[in-house]
Amino acid sequence: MITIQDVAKAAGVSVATVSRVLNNHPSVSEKTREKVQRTIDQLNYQPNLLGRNLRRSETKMILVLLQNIANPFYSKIVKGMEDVGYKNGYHIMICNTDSDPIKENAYLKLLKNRLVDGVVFMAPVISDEELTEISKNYCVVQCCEYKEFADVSSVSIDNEAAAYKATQHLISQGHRRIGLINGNSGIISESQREKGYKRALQEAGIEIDSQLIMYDSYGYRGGQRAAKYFLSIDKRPTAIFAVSDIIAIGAIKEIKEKGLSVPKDMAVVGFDDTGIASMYDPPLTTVAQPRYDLGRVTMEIMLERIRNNEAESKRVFLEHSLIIRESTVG
Amino acid sequence: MITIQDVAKAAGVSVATVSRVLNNHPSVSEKTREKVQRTIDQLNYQPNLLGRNLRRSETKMILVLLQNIANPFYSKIVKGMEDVGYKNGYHIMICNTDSDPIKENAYLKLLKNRLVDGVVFMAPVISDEELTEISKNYCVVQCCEYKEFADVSSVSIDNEAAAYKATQHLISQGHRRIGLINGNSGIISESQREKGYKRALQEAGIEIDSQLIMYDSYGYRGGQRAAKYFLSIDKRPTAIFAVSDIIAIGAIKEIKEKGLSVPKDMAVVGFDDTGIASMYDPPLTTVAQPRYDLGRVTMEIMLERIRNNEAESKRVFLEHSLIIRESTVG
DNA sequence: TTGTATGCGTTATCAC
DNA sequence: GTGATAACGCATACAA
Repeated sequence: MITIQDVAKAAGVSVATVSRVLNNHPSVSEKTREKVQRTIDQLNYQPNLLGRNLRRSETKMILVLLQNIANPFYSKIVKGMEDVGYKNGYHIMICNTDSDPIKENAYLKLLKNRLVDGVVFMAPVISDEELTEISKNYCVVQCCEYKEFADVSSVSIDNEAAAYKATQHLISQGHRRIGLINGNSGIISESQREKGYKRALQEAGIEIDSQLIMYDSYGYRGGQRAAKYFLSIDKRPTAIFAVSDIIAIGAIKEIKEKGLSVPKDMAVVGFDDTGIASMYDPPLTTVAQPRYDLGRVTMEIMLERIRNNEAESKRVFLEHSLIIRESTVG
Repeated sequence: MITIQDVAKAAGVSVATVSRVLNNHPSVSEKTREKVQRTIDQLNYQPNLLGRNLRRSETKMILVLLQNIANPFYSKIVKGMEDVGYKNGYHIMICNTDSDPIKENAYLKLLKNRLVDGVVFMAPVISDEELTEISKNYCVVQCCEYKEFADVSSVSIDNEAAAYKATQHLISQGHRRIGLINGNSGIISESQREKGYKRALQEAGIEIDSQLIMYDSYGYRGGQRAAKYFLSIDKRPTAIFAVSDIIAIGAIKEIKEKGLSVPKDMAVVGFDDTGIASMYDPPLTTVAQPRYDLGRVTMEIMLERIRNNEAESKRVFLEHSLIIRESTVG
């Protein structure tokens, strides 16, 4: 392996000078710079960044912790992070926690062992206190989901307002009995979206019926189960608001299988505007999150924090929008 | 920051001994081991792996280069890699090349700069020769897609056989005019699947009609465009074999919009058995790749190669299966 | 403008 | 079984 020593020797300069050339240090004469650069090219020298990392005590690497990359919701967000990172010489490392505290903890070692310069939590399972504590010593940003009582920066949409808008849309279509299919994993968006749903009903003078609120796992099956239940009860709802597109699609599938039609017999709203929403039959009305920007802004805040460790934590909320498609309007 | 020096001092031993404890070296007396471990715990010492990495000249990190993680096809594969890596103390780093040679090249710097111990190519854009060259100096494995003439290990399914089986299934349903929607990005699976499609037709005594072979980008729109074309020609096909689920779904959407029914008027087969295949209406007949295992075996071969740099390159083919759903059978 | 020398935190070789 | 010490490859303070 060719090291900076070899280059120095071959070019007839000191390693310090080679290092300066590598790092574009201004105090190198044009002549030596050229000479060194030529030698670097000739030897096809590739600096060993392990040495640099140790010396500088940084890796230009950001850890992104998410539940599971298989979730199509994440891909564009990650893309946003990656693009910003790439432009600034940072790389990102995605790790699936499977919502397992043991795995999450194992990955946090990467931070404590200095292998990454910062960590983005997309669905922290760690406690608010621990998170705050970690943030004191390391660079941490939360994205989409966040711990309400942790003093750690976060980037997300206003989930309450988004759910409010989605529910209001159903009300505006004449629906009075509206079912909610919520997740059951205890993340903050769940309670926020439920709040928004309830506020919309209340403002429209519709009584909240706990029979119409279901909790299930995020996924196709969860949607099917919930829909099956809604179709089975006495005063069945005429519309459903599901907190994810996949849940919504599971619900639609179940409704269609019962020989009913969406939206005529049952309108359905999803959440996230993942690819499948526009492709499904019928295309799904859903809340679009600015996914790329969520990732972009998260990474920007991360880099800011890395550059200025004293930066105050902040909560950033980006704009969402309701995309109306044929699953709610005839 | 607490270093191994601090621990040594506090425990009244040398750094060598602390290092031995950290690495579970056998030649440490139980007494000292305990003493050192206690000090480590007390000080909450976290070894700085940058030092270790430099010293050992390894990072226990594997780079995975893929076109775009947004493609749902990848997620389970990556999971398989991650699980095997995790068990062996390795982490993986996923980077999107967007099929851009410049980006791919930039990421390969991670390899040359020693920041990763190996690289998995999921869709190499680099030439066969360059790939072979890199593989001489670094640990490289290809997954799913591979360069035919590169002397580099690969793990994939037998795409020719899979396409043959899919086409045969359509023939067995009585179809004689079968359209193929192929990708147009020049990856090896495309030509292999086209071969399999043609072989099935030939063996059934069906003439190959170049009018029935379309090339378009992987994606919903590509499927729509191709289906629109197939529906417009004189002797329209009665079945379509698409080389990806998303293409197939785009095609189905187009067919349904024309008021036709799947599979009655047009049967459709997809490829990959991504999540959407079973969720779509109608559920999609498709070729399932053993995605988790593809990732798992790829990583196993990678670790093998890392441990024994002299290992010969090999081509591994895993079993696929045709999953028959309602998009082809009434 | 350039070179010398030191240290980043760790592991591993060699003595004892 | 343990300690002293020399690397690993690089960046940088200081000297020249």
